[in-house]
Amino acid sequence: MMEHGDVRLLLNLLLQGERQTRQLMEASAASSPSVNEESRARLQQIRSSLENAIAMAKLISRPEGTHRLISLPVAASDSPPPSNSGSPRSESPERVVKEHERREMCKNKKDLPKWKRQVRVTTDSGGLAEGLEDGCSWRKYGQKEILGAVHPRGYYRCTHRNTAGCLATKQVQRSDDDPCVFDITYRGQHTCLQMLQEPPIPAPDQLYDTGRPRHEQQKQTMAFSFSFPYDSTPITGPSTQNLILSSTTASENSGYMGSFPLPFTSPATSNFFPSHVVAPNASESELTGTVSAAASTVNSLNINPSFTLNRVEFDPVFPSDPSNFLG
DNA sequence: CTGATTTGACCGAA
DNA sequence: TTCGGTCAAATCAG
Repeated sequence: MMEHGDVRLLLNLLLQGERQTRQLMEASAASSPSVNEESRARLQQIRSSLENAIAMAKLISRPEGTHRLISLPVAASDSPPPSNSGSPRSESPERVVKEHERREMCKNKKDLPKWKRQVRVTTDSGGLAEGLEDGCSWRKYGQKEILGAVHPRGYYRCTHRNTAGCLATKQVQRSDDDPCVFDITYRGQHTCLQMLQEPPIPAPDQLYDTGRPRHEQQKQTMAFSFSFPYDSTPITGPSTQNLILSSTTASENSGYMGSFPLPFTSPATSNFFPSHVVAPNASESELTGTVSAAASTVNSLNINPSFTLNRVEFDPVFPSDPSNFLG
């Protein structure tokens, strides 16, 4: 693992690159209107990638709590939880272990950093969804009606949770007051960064285990698809390939890069905004679709330019606000 | 067929 | 007991 000082150095370099890219963009926009859209888009891609790298570097550079890959306790043979008080779920040993893990998770959850963000969706202007993507892929695992809230709350966790033990989660809820505004609560830092450095190569017999229940198989294959594709099957689409692209091969896949400029973006990447936008007075079913689609929509350069996504507030509940690392 | 989403049930905290 | 958060089987979608 890198030293803290190394990461800061890396961060400085990234910031420098981002600044230069921005200047180049400004210069090209001001001096030569003839600069074609493609070139501008490329610049935007580079800048987006740099911004994400910066965000990642900031996360890594945190002095505490981000380097460790949180691993949940597994099937300790000598630690059977006390017999459950009649829960119909807790019969099998597997179930017992799951319950144990869940309790541990509840304990850990309180220690996780938490911060909020408000995002506004407007239907005017043609800006890019720049800066809104968090660069990680999310998977929806629940939705809940919240007392006193008009709109349901969506629950998302990092796609790499099972493969990298990444405990990052987020909650997305549409604001009661302004239907254009979404409240997003992040919890936990991403620890899945490690996947880029040490792609876990699963043993062949781990790739597909037909003896397991379907949902268990899914977890196994996900580990495969988001780490290192052994076969040529495009299991998760371009993003999977993108994830493993080295910097030298990225340019050869500009088609993919154009659509998926973020190394961590996956089909489940949540940018909160579908390529179509829901009108402020959209029905509840549309809202559900919105939040859901938002979790599935790959963003940024392919987003419908008729929508501008503005971050209207960043309200750090937790001091380690990832966007404010290192000032 | 595989991965993602939906949704009712379950659990712990308040 | 209520409510928020999570699980996981069923279902959907590509």
